[in-house]
Amino acid sequence: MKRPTIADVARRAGVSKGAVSYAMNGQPGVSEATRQRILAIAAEIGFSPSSAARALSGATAKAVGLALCRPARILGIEPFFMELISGVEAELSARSYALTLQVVADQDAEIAVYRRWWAERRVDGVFVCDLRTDDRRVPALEELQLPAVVIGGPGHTGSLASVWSDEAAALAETVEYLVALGHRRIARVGGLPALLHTEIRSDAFTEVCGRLGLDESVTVWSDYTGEEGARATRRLLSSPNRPTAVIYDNDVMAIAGLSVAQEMGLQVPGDLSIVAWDDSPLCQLVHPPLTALGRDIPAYGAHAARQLLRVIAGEPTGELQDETAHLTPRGSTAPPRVR
Amino acid sequence: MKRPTIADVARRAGVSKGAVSYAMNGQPGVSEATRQRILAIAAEIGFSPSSAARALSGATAKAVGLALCRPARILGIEPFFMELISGVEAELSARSYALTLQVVADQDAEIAVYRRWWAERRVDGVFVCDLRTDDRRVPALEELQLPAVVIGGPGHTGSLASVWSDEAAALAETVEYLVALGHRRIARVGGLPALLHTEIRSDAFTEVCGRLGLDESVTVWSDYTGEEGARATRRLLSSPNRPTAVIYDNDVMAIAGLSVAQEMGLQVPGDLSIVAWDDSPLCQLVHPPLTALGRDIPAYGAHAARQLLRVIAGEPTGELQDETAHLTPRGSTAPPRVR
DNA sequence: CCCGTATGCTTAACCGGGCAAGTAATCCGT
DNA sequence: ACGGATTACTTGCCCGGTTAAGCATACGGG
Repeated sequence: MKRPTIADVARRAGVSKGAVSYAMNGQPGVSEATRQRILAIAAEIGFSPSSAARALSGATAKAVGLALCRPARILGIEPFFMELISGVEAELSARSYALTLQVVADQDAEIAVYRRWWAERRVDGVFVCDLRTDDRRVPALEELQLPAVVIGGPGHTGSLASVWSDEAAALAETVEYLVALGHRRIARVGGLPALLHTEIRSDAFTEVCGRLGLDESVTVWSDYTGEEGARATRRLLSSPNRPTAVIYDNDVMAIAGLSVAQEMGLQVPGDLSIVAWDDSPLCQLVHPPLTALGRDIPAYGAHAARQLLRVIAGEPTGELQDETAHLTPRGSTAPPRVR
Repeated sequence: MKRPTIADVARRAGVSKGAVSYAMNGQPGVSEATRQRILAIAAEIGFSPSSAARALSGATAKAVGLALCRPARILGIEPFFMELISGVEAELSARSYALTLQVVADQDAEIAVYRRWWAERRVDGVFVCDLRTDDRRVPALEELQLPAVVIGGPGHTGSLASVWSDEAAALAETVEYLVALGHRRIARVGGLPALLHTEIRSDAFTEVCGRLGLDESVTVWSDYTGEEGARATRRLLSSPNRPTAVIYDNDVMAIAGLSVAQEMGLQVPGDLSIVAWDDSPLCQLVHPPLTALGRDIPAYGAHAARQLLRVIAGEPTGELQDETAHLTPRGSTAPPRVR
């Protein structure tokens, strides 16, 4: 069966397609009676205006893009992105915007995708994830004048709008909590050092450890995978003066770390306390359940989507601060056993 | 800066836009010299043809859709979908197709989305996930004549093309392996009973248990979440004649089950063997690492994408059988300790 | 009664490409 | 030298909407 066009509706209603257009878009120019008749016919034959034709005549594409720059294995294992996407999606579909997704290999490929999407008028705006300290995507997007919202920050976003969460505060809260429990040797297994949020957390860690006089604190970097998290943990726990608490930059590494600790015969939390960043349901599946820093990721995505639609509409926007992650203490943290 | 159109390229090249169109699409009608000049100018001013305009003049939208019908929490925790998406995406972007994603609440919403996408000419085809035994989406898509590929089966796909994996064989292999280890009381924690693949696995489980004379086998149903997996496990392990081995329909439930077993003081694998379906990296993070049924999910997605592009191209297609999941024995399975 | 204006619709141009048909110039064989 | 074929373009219409401008008809006020 042929998909109906505006002309089909017009013919059956005995009016011009201009009248149908006015009726469908709630614009003045047709009488209420005619409008109802047209809408009824449109519904009857299952007509919705072609998005392509709409996009062509000056209107917007009613679609936004999201490019993800992580290998499949990591994307799958990290609940963060899927939760973010579903939050973004909820907000977008409520305003009948579509989400176009692309997985890219690196920053250059990502910039090329943005350039193509914009030139092809496929999207009205894009999200930028995994902000780096000196991110080439920011100037590229500014040059293209492609509406964009950076998911991350604060700062380093140029003139682009952004949504961010105060990771420094969350980290400080965590360290203070561990210190209050009595820990003095606290280690951190960080994520990819090139990412801005890793740097922010690292700086915050250095700052708060300095402030609290913890001179044995140490950070090792990893890549969010379980393998690397396990390796980093083995290294930390094999050192002569091993830490009594470890903060992991994601939950996958924390679970791997827990596993390593148990395999090395250490009691968690007796010999080692563990805190995970990102409180996905995974944290409650393991034994003991992990103390974690969590926040509402779907809501974060929804805020980013709302922000992007605002940018697209030309409304003034800036940096929007989202909820700060809060610590949920569970069984993986306790005062250190005296040795 | 205004985004360049074909007319801008034509003007700067001193030719008509028809000539530019021929040059850009590799069609005969322009000399090689002119083609090169036009391509150079197009590249210089950053021109790519508007997808909307292309879609309008009879061509395809160069986009396909994927609607996911699961709540955010489950989508995030299940590595399956993200891996599937990245595989789909890899194949699509290689052929410069875009992927449009939408999260929906239920089957009716999903059908409405398909209907709208198709009427709006937003997509050239769609993927159908989580096939049910009597799926209303199949007749709806057939009626719309919207190109579609069902990810799942075999059977129950009407006239739609599909990609499937032999879950019955994988399940049989697993049960036979456990029986070879000496297990006689094997339980299964299944996924949502409304899903076709759950039914297929259940039937296969009943069949193979009957064939091998395991009359104490039992299946309980769950919903893929850790909470439900834990609850199901507690129920199983509290029964007077508790099983010595449990097969879980996904890895999240298996991990939750492992945790419950340990919490109840049972040794894994000594007192209880555990097998997980879906071998994500999570399985290797826990202690002991989980024996799991795995296969290459990104490749599965890529095959589905290739199949969909074939349907869109009007080529004959049918049911494509993908790799069967294979068992990777790890530390969570062993002969049952004699009681 | 006539003119100004509001209402309700139609007409036609336009968005940015694709493509069939038309045309001018060149080539080729005889 | 001439007719036919080929090459290398141009012209113009089409896709399916939006929207400014045009045009009847009705209404209301002086």
